[in-house]
Amino acid sequence: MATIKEVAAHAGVSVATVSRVVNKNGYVSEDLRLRVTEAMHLLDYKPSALARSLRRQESLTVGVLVPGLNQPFFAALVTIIQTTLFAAGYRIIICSSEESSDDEAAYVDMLIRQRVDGAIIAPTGRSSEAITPLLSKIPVILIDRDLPNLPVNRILANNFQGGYDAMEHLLRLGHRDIALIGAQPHSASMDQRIHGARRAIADAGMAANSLRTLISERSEFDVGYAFTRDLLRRKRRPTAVFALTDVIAIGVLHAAAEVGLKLPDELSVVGFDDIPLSSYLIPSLTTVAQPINRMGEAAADLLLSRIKEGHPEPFESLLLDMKLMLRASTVHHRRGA
Amino acid sequence: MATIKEVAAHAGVSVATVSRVVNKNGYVSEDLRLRVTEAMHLLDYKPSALARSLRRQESLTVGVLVPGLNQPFFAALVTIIQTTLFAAGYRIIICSSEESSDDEAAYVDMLIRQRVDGAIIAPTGRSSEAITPLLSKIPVILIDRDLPNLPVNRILANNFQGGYDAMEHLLRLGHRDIALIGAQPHSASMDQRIHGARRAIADAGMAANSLRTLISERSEFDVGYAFTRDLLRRKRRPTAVFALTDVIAIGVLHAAAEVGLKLPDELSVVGFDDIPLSSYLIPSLTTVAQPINRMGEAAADLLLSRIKEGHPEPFESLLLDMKLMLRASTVHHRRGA
DNA sequence: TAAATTCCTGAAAACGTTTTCCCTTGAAGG
DNA sequence: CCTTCAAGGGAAAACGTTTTCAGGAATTTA
Repeated sequence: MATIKEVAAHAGVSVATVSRVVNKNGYVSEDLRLRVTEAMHLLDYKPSALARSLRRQESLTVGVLVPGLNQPFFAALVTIIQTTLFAAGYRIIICSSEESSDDEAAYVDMLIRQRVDGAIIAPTGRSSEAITPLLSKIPVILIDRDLPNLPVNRILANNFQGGYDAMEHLLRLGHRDIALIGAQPHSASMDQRIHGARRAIADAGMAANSLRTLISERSEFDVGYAFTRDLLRRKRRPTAVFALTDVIAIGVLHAAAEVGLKLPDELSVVGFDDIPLSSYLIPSLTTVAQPINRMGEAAADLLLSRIKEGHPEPFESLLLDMKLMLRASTVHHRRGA
Repeated sequence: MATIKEVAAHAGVSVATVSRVVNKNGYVSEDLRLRVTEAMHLLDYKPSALARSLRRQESLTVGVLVPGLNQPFFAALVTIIQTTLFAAGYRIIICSSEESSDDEAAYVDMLIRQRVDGAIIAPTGRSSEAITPLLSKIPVILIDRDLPNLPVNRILANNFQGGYDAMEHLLRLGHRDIALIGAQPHSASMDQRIHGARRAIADAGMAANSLRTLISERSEFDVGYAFTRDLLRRKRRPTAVFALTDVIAIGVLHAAAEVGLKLPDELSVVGFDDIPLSSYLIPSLTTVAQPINRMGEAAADLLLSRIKEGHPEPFESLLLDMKLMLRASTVHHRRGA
């Protein structure tokens, strides 16, 4: 691969001049500029980002650390973050910890060695241990999942409000016996959703035990199905289910369909996340939409501004509203909706 | 951030010695080794991957270029690739072109400047133009989507066989009027699936026009629903649908449910991909499974071996079998299956 | 015309590593 | 006792850029 020296030699100028042409700064005569660009094309010269980063002491790279690329929510989030940052001249190194704190720590270490200029992190687990090494070195944005009491920037969605709205919706429809189903990983976000739901129950003047809370230790895929099948066998069936994620809700729908329940009349279901598929389910799923695009863009923008200013502070927190999407799993809907 | 010089000064040795300790090569006495490691811990020294890559002329980084992280298939593929390569000491830069050839070209250029040691690419579109600049410089693995007549390594799934098996399955069930539904992006893989399906028709001794082929210019999300609703209104309805992707199939299920069709008796549906959700749909979806894990691992392994050997050749192609997953959308299944 | 700017260019230092080369020391072999 | 050799360690070059510094030429200003 051609280096700046070869280009300089080929054009009969110094490397400094080539550098000036490449970066469009400093003075260089039209004559030489032409000779240099010609040589660059001829040799197919591509400046080494490595060398440039080393000298400039900035890598134009940011780390994005998520608990699982397989989760549609994070896939969407990463996509928007990547698009936004690439447009601003940054590349991203994506790390998927697969909900393992050990892997998370390993990735953090790698990002430090890689000298990334900043990081956007949706942490796994409840401890900040794995990511603290980063905090003192570069700007960090916590996204989607909070870690309390940490001096750091945050972009969060209002899970409390989302949980509240979902539950309030069910209560307004007249449901008085509701099951709440959750699974692993049981993050702070999940806690918030549950708290919101409980608050809605309390605000409606109902007893706390009118909400049955079922949290599994297993991962979300099977849980909705298993719990619901179980619930539907009892003498006292709940009339509605609030699933803490859409994937769980899909399992709920499955179990309900299996015993021939008519939705939303015999059972109403609310999910959480609004993954792309939820409007295509049968019946389409009422769910709480995360403002994914706004979260991703806000995180990217906030990180960029912190990088420009040279350091993390002042810390900023953004709490974005969730939006309840009414669909056929709780209300009768228009044809084709 | 502490540099190797500061560590050396702190330990009272030369930088060469520190380097030897870090990389565990060369001779260094137990005494000094101790002093050095102590200094490293004290200063929280993390070697700069930038400087190291520059000097070693290898970045230990590979580029992964996919047409869309949002597509569950690619999210899963990237996850396994990332895990495999990270374990081998490599980091990956992920690029999601969102099916735009221009973005793809921009990412390729970035990867070159970044001096990645290799790349794994699922190209968008039918032209190899965007990625050719890479081919002459570093080892490249084409994955999932083929570009014919290119001197390059390939890891592909047998889309022809998958299409054949899906269609053969429907024919065995007695279907004689079948619709095939496809959407954008219409890659070579899609062509292969269609060819496979047609071959199955021919092998069964049936006329080519017993298969109605509908390919939309729009993207997959709405297509299954729209086409199916249309099909079901005609006097002569197909008795089965072969959807070229699971996401399309979900739309088909939706449309069928809307008019109250009983599956699989009144309509049978086969999808393609076996995304995680397909077994949780209602009814669960018969589909052709891509060997995602094997593809990802094979791509990573092949790339690593080409990198070690210093250059792309000899080119290798691996064609992996697809597997038909029988579920409730075509056959009556066991309870809970 | 002298002085001050502005324009243009090159030499060389710097970024943080790895690695080659060379020098010392101590021990083993003759 | 001299020679070899292995172990241990430092100085300095190299990787490919950017940027500072210095200086010359051309142009403007006084």
